[in-house]
Amino acid sequence: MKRQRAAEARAAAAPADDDYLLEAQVGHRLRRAHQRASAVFMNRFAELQLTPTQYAALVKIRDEGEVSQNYLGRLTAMDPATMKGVIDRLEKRGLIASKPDPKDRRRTLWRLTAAAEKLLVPAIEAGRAVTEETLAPLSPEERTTFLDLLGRLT
Amino acid sequence: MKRQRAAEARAAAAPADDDYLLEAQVGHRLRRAHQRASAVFMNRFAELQLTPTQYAALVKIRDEGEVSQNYLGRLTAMDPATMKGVIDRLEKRGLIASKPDPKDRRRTLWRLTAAAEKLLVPAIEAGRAVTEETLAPLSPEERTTFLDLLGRLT
DNA sequence: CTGTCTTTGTTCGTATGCATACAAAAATAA
DNA sequence: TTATTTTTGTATGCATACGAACAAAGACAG
Repeated sequence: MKRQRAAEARAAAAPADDDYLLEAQVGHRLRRAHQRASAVFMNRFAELQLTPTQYAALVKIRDEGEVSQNYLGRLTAMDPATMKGVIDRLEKRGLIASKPDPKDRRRTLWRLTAAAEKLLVPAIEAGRAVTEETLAPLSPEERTTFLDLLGRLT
Repeated sequence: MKRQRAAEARAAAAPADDDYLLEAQVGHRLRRAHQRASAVFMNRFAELQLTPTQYAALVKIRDEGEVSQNYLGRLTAMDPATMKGVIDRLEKRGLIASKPDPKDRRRTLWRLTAAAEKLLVPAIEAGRAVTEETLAPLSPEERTTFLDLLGRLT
């Protein structure tokens, strides 16, 4: 019935709440698109047993060589509290190892292990497939446009 | 140093892993954009004390009148397990109330309380502000394009 | 050089988000 | 009608995600 009577009752008010559709809100659409992208990721990474954040951390450590925990969090857009959990699980799996920073006693420097270097070869291949599959509904031109606009929302 | 030597060592391989940038992946960008949209939401809804999913549930119940838990989950794109937590917290706050479905003994029908109807007036206003602020970096034409492409990724 | 501010990392609490497993009820097929 | 399948809701476990509070160490202003 969609609240027909209520709609008529406050037809004079502006803006009316009846033209407010959850499905039209950018936050809701971002949440759903992110959900779908995560689902695609988890499918493609099921064998490798990596989550999106774990994968992001590994890729960034690979790029940087040795990084502190907080800095890695900034590189991957993760809260320090979130980063700690990701680091703990990666270390427990033997994918990263640490040493104290000789120049700053607060810091711990993290690096990839040989196991992680090996894992990253099929992982990055899977990563490319995730991006491809996630963007599949869009044409090449649309993908470029979308990624540009999406990047500007950050 | 960005792994210069490693890059040269496998320059023949295709595709090389060195052109793989985390920041260029759609999943990563979606995660960041969703993070920012959530932050904007939490700021605007700080006084109302509503999370994005709680708000989505309330708006959808308002649209539908009376809904079962599972159906509400489908309307708001929430897992049954996730939906349960959201429902529990909304009920504890007295924003929703339930009654058994007379036609299906498995179901519980949920509706808004008077407190929720009252809360939704400023809440929807805040919701509009969230969408506006989140899309602020884009021009009107770009917003239309972006929302269209984003909607097609679901 | 000393007091203040900032950075780094940790811990706790709350809230998604989903896989998995399960029981009760309903719908459907045989 | 009976047997099978599906739907609904619940419960548990793991993994983000972030606010808040905190201690240790470093940076910096006076």
